[in-house]
Amino acid sequence: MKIRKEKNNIIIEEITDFDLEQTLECGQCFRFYKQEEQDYVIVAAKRLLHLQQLDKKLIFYNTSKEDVERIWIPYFDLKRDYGKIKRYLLQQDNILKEAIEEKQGVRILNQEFPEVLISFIISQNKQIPHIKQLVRRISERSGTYLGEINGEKYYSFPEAEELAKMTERDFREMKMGFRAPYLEDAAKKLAKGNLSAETFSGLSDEETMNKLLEIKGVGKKVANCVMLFSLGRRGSFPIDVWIQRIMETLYFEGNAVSKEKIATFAREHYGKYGGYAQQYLFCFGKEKKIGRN
DNA sequence: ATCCAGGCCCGAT
DNA sequence: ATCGGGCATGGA
Repeated sequence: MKIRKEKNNIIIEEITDFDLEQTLECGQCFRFYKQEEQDYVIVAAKRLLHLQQLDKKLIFYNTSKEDVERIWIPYFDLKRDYGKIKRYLLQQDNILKEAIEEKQGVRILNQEFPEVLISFIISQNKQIPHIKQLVRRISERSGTYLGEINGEKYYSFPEAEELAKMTERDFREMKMGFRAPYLEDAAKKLAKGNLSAETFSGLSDEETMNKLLEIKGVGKKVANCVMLFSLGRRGSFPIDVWIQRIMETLYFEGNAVSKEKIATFAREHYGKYGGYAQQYLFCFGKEKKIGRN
């Protein structure tokens, strides 16, 4: 992985196991805006990024080497050896082979805890384009203006203090529907300062899960997403209707299996790499519409 | 139109 | 412990 500066842009070359589109478009993140093929605007970490991938080359437009090294390389998880992860998973079973080959460039982003928590509370009973719209609405309402790219204005995801000013009523006005009281509860807890990423350092996965479940509107699925996408708990295996159907099809001969049983199976089968397995399966299975009809 | 969406809450077994 | 109805909103 070589980093160099060219005019106002930073370029990383010889990237492996990474595909920008696959990584962004697989439902782990909601603040990306496609400009062209493999060319995206991304809002994260209170920053605006214009990023393009050309084969094994990443072009970070109008940013500094320092930001790329301190913010974006960790965000895109570029220092992690995904070759090792894939070899481990394929050693476990061959059923993952096609998914991993097809979605070889998926990486798990390291996103900020408050944004992931709020976003996945919103995500229940909604489709991804609509989730994106609602997260953007919250950002435009009380985030910070970050700049304009190709004529579009972008706003950061709000700080906890800003979120805490919003009431159930405000969330309803923003068309969050029945999630409004859940969002108010989460926002209040975030702002009180007893709920942040640091809250969970030192806690086991089980303790972390139980603490997250105390938040209204957070069940196991949302909690697992928060753990996987913002707390670095890479063994977490979120089970939604998609992954349930995919697992039933690939591992249980198409028979109905409860989410509980799938969770146990995943834990025993994939262990600490469950999260990666889930992402490969989810991205692949959703695109192939595995198990639908 | 009706149906349903990366679920969760709540009340009934 | 497990099951099913209801839930706001908007797109197919």
